[in-house]
Amino acid sequence: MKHIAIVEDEEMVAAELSAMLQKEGYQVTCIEDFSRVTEEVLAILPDLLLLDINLPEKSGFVICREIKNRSSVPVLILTSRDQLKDEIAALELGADEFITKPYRKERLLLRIANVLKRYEGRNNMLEGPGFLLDRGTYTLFIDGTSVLLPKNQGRILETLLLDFGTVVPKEKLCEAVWGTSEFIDENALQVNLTRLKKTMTSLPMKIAITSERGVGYRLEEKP
Amino acid sequence: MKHIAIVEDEEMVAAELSAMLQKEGYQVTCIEDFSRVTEEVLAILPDLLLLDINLPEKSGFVICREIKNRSSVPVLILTSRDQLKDEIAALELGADEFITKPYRKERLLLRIANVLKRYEGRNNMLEGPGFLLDRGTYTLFIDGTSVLLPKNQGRILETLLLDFGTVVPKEKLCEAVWGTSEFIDENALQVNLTRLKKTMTSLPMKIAITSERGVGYRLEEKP
DNA sequence: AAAATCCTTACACGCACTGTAAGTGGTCTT
DNA sequence: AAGACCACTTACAGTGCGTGTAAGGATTTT
Repeated sequence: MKHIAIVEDEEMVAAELSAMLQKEGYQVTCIEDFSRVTEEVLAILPDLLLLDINLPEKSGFVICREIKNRSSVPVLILTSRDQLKDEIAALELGADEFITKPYRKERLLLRIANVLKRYEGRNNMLEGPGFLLDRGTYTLFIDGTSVLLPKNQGRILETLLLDFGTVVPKEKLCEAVWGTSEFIDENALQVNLTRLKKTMTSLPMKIAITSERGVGYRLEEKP
Repeated sequence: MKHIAIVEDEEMVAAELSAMLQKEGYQVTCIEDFSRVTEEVLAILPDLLLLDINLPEKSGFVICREIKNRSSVPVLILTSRDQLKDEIAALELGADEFITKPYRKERLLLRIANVLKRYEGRNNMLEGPGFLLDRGTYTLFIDGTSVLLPKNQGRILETLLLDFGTVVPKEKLCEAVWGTSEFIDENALQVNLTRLKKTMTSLPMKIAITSERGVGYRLEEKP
């Protein structure tokens, strides 16, 4: 069953939405602590977020960006203002849909189903500049094709990608690959890093791995 | 560069759209033979199709369904009628977006970018009941997780899925797995089929393989 | 120049996938 | 009912890819 989170400050509307979605067979959670929306959503990790723009504590736009920066939960923006400016802002922030109140029940349900369908299979995918990485099998989707990474290379890329742009210490990488290994053989890590770099150069990737002497490695956009 | 196909009978509108999209950096193809829209789209296989509803020869709805049945090209419906009924019909036919004329330039461009982004990585994916199959690596996405199929099992499932519901002769399966093999060892195929069945029973799949004595195999929904 | 760190390359081990082969069970024909 | 045919299962051995080890070269730091 798909899980939908609702962030809406008008209680009447929230209740109505909740009832409607539950009748459709969704599991629904209403978030009511508007000061901790982002944290709660990231904790719940729903299949979809229904997000109102006009909130008491913080703008829905800000929340949308925060969530999109730290996860890939699809977001459907709800708003009473029918302004193109809002829609542009929302979609540029990474929102997946935009619906104006008053909404028609059928339209809303269709849009929800549409977004959920689009996200099918994208559940445990990591998004990088110009590519996607499936965390289950370490399949790399890039430029219309797909490549299967060896497990170790996949785990390394995954770990670097989760901390994109910042230096990741070698111990963390070792832990990610071998699981809190006691005897961290830094040479083994080194070899696997070389291998990953090699497979990456054979692909049209926009990122590269750089090393920070004595500390660890970093993933960043190619110059 | 992303390739967009336009199907629009009002020449003025088509030219305007084409110019606008090209200025944005898309490759654009206008389809003008309205009696062969489906065939041309399937031949071109664009990254996105802009489809008008009111066409001289055939309804855009019909075209949308035909295309969706035979490919996974994303479709963005353009219409001058702003009727909820149309929108519901369109989305139920598998259309990915729905925009009413007169459109605002920014809104249209955003929606296009949005759909293209959603389809990232879904280029060579096959869609089955409740799952997706990547044709490059034979990664199976089901129920929020992903599993990597062995190459042979993947090829068999791929071939069966392309002819879902109909019987696939054993020769065709052999060809798909070993490539027009002269000495088709039907036993080898048999063993690989058994293996595929086994991995499928270990997954929450809604389909099953049945055998047609003396002919071949068929993929169908579980009873 | 020496030391430390990073990188490359080659080699051998192991595991998963594969085809072969032999044997079982079911189904159709006569 | 019996035999022929086809579908299925299982076990085994070969192969290839991914892996860690090890040794040596390259680059930066002291």
